[in-house]
Amino acid sequence: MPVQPATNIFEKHNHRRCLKGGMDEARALCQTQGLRLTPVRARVLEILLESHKALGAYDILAILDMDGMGRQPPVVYRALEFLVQSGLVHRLEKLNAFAACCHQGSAEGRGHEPMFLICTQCRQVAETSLKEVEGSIEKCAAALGFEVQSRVVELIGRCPACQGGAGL
Amino acid sequence: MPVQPATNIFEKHNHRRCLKGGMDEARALCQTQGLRLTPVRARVLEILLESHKALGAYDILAILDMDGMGRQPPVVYRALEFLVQSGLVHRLEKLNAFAACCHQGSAEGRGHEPMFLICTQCRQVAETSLKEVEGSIEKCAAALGFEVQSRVVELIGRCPACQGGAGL
DNA sequence: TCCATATTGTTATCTTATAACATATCACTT
DNA sequence: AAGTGATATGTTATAAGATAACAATATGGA
Ligand SMILES: [Zn+2]
Ligand SMILES: [Zn+2]
Ligand SMILES: [Zn+2]
Ligand SMILES: [Zn+2]
Repeated sequence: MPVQPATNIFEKHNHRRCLKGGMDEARALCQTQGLRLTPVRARVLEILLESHKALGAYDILAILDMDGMGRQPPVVYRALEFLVQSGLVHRLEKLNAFAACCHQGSAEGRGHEPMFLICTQCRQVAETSLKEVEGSIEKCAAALGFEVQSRVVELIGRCPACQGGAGL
Repeated sequence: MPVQPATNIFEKHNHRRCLKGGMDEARALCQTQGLRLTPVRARVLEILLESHKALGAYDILAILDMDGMGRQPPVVYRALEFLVQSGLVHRLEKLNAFAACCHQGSAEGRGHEPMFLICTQCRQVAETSLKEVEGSIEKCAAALGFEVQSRVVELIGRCPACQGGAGL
């Protein structure tokens, strides 16, 4: 599994590699884990991989509908549940939206704890690791006797490209 | 403004002080800021201060209704908007719920950046400062050229009291 | 008192998400 | 190849969370 250098998605980059790499990784993961990347699931992942923008479930559903792949909410929510559980997609709590994981072949692999940087203007989402922050977080929790099961860390602001303009 | 020692709300404590202190602080804040703590707003804050549990907007609305203070969603959402904006209440993104700020007279004062520890079992929410974590977070953002406007940091897990049982 | 502003009341609607159950598909055994 | 249990999808209905829009009222200063 080739370890790619971490891409800063806010910079110009070969996005076709994000898309292809993401799909390849997903197929490989499902292969090894005995999971089924069915047509709807694959298409939802593909839709999310087509940009680094957060999409709402109903945005995705509208596209599925155009593709003739279903128009009822459970279709998209079930696919998203599968993708989130297998770590291929992340849910953004602040936006009630979803974005494809873009840690392809990262050393950390799936199941990492991500931190998100969410641009309020263009809805692009960058994903970085919580590794560096995790230590101090854990210390706070320990001080209160709290047992951490999962973490939500989302930074809201403006990406480099959106900083020039009028501002939100 | 008396600086109280930070309370660990997961430990047994004199909760009446949380309630009274919270209301007193709110009145003082509104006084100095020229804000109006109207009956509905005060009641919503009081409802939230009565426990350290996160409450959904409709939970609060049901109580307001019993009090004869309104039964339409905008009533509670408008009060919550006011309270969140003035820093008296925080919104928990992971839960789509709200909890009173319990940093009464803290050195940091209002407008601090909070981090939350949310018990999935009893829905109690402890609030600590993001201060210690903020540095490393900011560094990640700077590395990507991202301009941070606000932060969502929520730790999901189990409080000390809920750790004994069967587990969620 | 009169006015501008802020707040509340009310109706309707929108967005996000899930429950429940019928049908179809898959993977595996016989 | 046919049977079988588990998994996945189709479909209807509804729950849960949030806001738009406008009318009515209260507040506080000129
Ligand atoms: Zn890309
Ligand atoms: Zn942007
Ligand atoms: Zn208390
Ligand atoms: Zn608890």
